Amino acid sequence: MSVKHMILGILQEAPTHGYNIKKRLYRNILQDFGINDGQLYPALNQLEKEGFITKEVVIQEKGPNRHRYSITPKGSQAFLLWLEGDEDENESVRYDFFRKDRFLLKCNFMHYLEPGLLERKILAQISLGEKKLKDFHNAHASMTHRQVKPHRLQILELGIQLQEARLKWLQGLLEVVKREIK
Amino acid sequence: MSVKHMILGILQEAPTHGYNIKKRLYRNILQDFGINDGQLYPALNQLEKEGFITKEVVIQEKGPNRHRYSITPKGSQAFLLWLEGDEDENESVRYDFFRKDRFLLKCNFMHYLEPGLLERKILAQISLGEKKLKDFHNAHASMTHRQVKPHRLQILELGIQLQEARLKWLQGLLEVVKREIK
DNA sequence: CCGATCATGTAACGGGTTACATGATTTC
DNA sequence: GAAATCATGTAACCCGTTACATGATCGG
Repeated sequence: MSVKHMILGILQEAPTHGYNIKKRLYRNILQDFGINDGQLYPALNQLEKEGFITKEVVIQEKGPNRHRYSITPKGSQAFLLWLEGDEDENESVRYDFFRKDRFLLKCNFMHYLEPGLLERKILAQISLGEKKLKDFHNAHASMTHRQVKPHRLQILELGIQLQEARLKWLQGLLEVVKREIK
Repeated sequence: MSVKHMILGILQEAPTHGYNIKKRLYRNILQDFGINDGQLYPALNQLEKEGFITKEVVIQEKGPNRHRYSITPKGSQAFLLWLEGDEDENESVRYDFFRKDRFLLKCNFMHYLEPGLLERKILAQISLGEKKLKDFHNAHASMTHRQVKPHRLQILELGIQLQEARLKWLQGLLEVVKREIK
């Protein structure tokens, strides 16, 4: 499971509580990185049960209690073993770029769409893509400013490049469709 | 569910049986596009139950029976409604490029890896990526040869461009890591 | 005769999402 | 007084994967 490893990785850096994992640590990469409650809290409880992390309840005068989790040596070891191992590194070979992109799946059948509608759909995709790209650039600026580890920046840069490639492709597609309309 | 719509889209073009959907129609895009049995056959049965497709058992003298499915007007309508609608087109906004790429997830923690090991990992990713790119090019050639609809080719071209962008990024990462080793 | 291919299916599992539930505090 | 934020959690569902099961035919 990737979520568990991500949690261990975060706790490897410093102990913290669930809500913080969710909101603080990743909010600047994307507004919400998106570890959802339904997974986060059960995962924390299970990691504790398995002895990978320990819980300490922090009572606050203001607001609800926090459950502060710390990684154990056992958890740390498991995390490093996962990181060093091959797990999850070659499985993306056959499962593809376009199964993950629902719009692309639809594109397989674009010849059934009336050209005007198709054009509008592509334009909508372009504007979504541009919005996302802007988000990425904002995140990049903010991370640069906060002096985040350079390799985290680098990951974001790949995101930007992939997004740019997709946008360029959409623009090309738009041209083709426009030519068909005329 | 995307698989159901893909099946409807395929049957919209011509009636066929399950095994053919699995092997023929997509084998050239990737060796296996990867609709798996556990999903394909139940989906076909359910689509039939819902009245979107009809089954006709074709008895073969040689080999097992085939279940030949055809799309019904109701199914056709549902397919076109899905295609024309907004469903599945804006959901990729927040769920991200790097949650889908397990290697990138690991990269978040690359500073915990000994540089030599990291270098080997990146090299492995590059060689996997190059292999995949070659597959794509082969598929492209074969599709050109078979005169597949040009927009299907275009989808594959995006795949190639995304793969190239990822490879270029990996190469850049490799350079950074190499510099650190020296 | 062995393994691959054709052809259809079921069962169990795993991982992720949504929605729901609670309750306090802060902000408008 | 309402809405947002902090903080934790559960239950139900959906989608997808793997593994298993069956049995026939064809090529080496």
